[in-house]
Amino acid sequence: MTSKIPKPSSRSKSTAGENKPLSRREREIMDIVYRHEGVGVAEVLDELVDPPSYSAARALLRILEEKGHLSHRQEGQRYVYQATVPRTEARRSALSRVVRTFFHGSVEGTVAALLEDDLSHDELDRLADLVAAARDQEEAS
Amino acid sequence: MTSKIPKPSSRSKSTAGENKPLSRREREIMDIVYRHEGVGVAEVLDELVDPPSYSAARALLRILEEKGHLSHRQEGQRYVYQATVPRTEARRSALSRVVRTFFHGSVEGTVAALLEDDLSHDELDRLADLVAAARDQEEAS
DNA sequence: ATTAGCATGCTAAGATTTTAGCAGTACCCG
DNA sequence: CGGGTACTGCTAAAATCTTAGCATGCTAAT
Repeated sequence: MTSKIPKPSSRSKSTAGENKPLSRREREIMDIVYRHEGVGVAEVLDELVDPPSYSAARALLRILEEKGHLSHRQEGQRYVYQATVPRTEARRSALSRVVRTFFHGSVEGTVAALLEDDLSHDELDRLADLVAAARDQEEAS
Repeated sequence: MTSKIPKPSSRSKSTAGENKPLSRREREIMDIVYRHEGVGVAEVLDELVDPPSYSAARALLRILEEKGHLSHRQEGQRYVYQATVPRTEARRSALSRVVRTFFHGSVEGTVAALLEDDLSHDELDRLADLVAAARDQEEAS
């Protein structure tokens, strides 16, 4: 048996979108990044639950960048990090996960759950419009 | 400076709902558990991406139970695990997280994103009904 | 009754993740 | 000018998370 099992190394390099499961802290940070548009170390530290040291937070950000999930630009003196996967795409993916996991893939059920919140009259009106618009679009196709 | 900072220990014990951040694998498993209603080791192993050994999967389940996220009942010969936090509650919490993280807390925006999927005419009809019903309810209050 | 199949308990090592600390550089204020 | 403050780079140790392996018990089929 000369087979040597190549050992895929599983660490190709920074393509972000790939199948890189994030660790606990990493996910916490990505959430914060998506909540704001771009963040500095301070913001992250501020919003992290049970925040670690400044150094630790910075290390995580650096790692996330190495993995390709974040990119930074130097703004004045400090680094401002931003997600590489556009918000819109991340959204879709996150929503789809919830729909699949908790609602058996039913968009209808998901919306129903969303409607359990107390919404203002205006909001409900706009929602009605949205649905109507979607219906027209479907009709057209 | 005699202040002694009690150090909350942050590790009370198995109350599940508490602030226990799950690890990567733990979350993957919880997702599977919520997707099905109750699961055995086999199902988990089946759906886990890049599945580990049988033993590993079992170990994770046991840990999740110790932490209070799962409970098991013996069904015939095998264990069937189930989430301790009811589906409905977990849903709400997951949805709320997405809404907050990706939609600045706007339910409206979230629904809009959901409507980007291709929905059948019937589904859209039912959605319209749901919104109408919610509107009536709001009116009544 | 004996064997094969499957499921669980438990323990310990292997990998990753998470954190802190030290060092160096630019900037602002008195 | 200093002196203090705010950042980043890098490294190594601590803490967690993951995984595998071995022992044991129950069930059903031969």
